[in-house]
Amino acid sequence: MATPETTTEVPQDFEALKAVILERKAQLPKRLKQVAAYSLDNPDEIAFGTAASIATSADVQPSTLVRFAQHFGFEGFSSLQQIFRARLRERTPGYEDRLKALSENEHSKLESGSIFNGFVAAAHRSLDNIATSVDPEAFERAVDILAKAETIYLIAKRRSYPISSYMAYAFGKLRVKYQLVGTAAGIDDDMLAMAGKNDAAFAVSFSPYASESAAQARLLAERKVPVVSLTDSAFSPLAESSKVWFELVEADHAGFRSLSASMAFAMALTVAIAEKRHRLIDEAKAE
Amino acid sequence: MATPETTTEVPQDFEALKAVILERKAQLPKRLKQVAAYSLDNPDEIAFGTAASIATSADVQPSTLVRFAQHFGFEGFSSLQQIFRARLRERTPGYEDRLKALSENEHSKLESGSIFNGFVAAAHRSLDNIATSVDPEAFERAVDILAKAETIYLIAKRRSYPISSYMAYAFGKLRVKYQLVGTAAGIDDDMLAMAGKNDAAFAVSFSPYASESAAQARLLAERKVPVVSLTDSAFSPLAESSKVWFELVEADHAGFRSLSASMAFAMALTVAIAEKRHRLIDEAKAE
DNA sequence: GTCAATATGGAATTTTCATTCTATCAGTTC
DNA sequence: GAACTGATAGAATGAAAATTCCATATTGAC
Repeated sequence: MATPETTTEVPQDFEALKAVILERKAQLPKRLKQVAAYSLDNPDEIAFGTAASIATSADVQPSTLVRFAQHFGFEGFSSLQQIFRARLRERTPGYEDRLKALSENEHSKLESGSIFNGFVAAAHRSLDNIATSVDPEAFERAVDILAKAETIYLIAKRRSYPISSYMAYAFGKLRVKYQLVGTAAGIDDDMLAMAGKNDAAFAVSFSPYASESAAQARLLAERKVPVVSLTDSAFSPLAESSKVWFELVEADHAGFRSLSASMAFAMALTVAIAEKRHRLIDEAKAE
Repeated sequence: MATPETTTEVPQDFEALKAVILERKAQLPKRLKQVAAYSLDNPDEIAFGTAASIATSADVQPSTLVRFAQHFGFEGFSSLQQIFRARLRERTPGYEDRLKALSENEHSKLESGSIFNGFVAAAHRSLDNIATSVDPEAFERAVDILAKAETIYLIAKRRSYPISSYMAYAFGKLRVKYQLVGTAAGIDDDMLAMAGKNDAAFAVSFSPYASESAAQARLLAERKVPVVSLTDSAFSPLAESSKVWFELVEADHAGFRSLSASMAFAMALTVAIAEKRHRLIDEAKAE
């Protein structure tokens, strides 16, 4: 066995590993130094390649990779590779620090505090995802469709309802005509019956999908009312009825999904629509 | 060999693959549909896992994964997996630049994009604040008061309404008795008239304060109904009627304040209450 | 209600891959 | 300049993983 008592600890994350490698790089033998340089220059290769393929492109023997890993206290090459893989899974740099900060704050001392921290962390994660998962051009198209609509119909049930109730509030403030569908059952369909092709709808539904929302969206789509939708999976029944749809996966804590990303999205959409609409009105006046 | 001449082309990148999967998802048999959903919902798992581990967590057989891959023209599971791996490689070459990327990302090229980025950034800022501005002990007390209540009255108007409408939804799921006050004007006061000192209320109000909310909170406080409140200033009229109150300043973009922090707070409070309540019930039963 | 076609589960097989072992080589010390 | 220490290459080994195959189950058509 190499070390019965571990003198230096085995790095557990990429940053730590990087630090150790840099620290000892100078004293490393030739081939190991070569591997060290390669691993820091091509971390993605290490993450995905096989020992053989990496060995070839780093111009060493596979066994050298194993020795390299063992040199830094890992059991073998595979366990070192895990570090490189984990690095790709954790998305943003800020996120790590935030989590660490959360786990060290006062809340973690108290029981309910961990629940509190959990939801804050989930919200952060959700927001980190949103920028990459929303296509800017689709967003632009959505704004366009909704800005041109006479009346915007907001469709949402259950968990999605807070989203559209916020939009309703904001539209009210911004003097954009809207109809909130989903409050009292029964009158919904009468409301939707008034929607024509000069109007548009925005539907929000997360799994488990409320069948009514999907049905209402379909109804509107059949009547040539353009539908924009927000959902959490490409498999949502909403997608097929929509001209533009967004997939937004919210992170969760203890099974309760965050609404932060959806909320931020809704706010952005609302304000963008209002802005575009006012511009359209101004342009119309100018002529 | 399966197809000497490729009738439909094999997707070469993640986006193409996603498109093909979505296109054919309806005609897919049960298990393959299951894999389709799993793969699009957990792309990272597919990238890193082994066929066996993925199969377990998607609840199918390893062979089903191979069949799935072949169904879309790949030689086997491994070549499909390459697509998922490539997706991770191409994403953001430099993680350090990630935060900067938000201000320089694709969104900012388009007009509506800057609005979008602005709201995401505001939400992040809000969440960063929340941990320091909420006192863990006060949170614990709030949970205690509300967990002991028979019925929880949720008071909110306008901008705060989405917050409590989420809580209402969650309380419903969690089997906690509640009354949402603020929907239709007029009947509110009748509802509140039924509140007794075994109940409790949670009020949310941000400036400009809805005078009704403050009045209703005062009314309840006079009748010895404990009130917990969430607001954005120590000067809020809600504060004086409340046993416990929280000050939560949301960051804003273009004058529109985020709701992310309040939302995260509401979720944490809701779940903490439900948990504590169930514990109290269990303890009562045990005696 | 029966048959055919297709889908599925699970074991068997084959391939691939990490690791270990041994011979060789280079550098260092006495 | 010989003997020793440590590094390296390359083949051998054994484990693990992907894939294939076959029996069974399910679905849909007639």
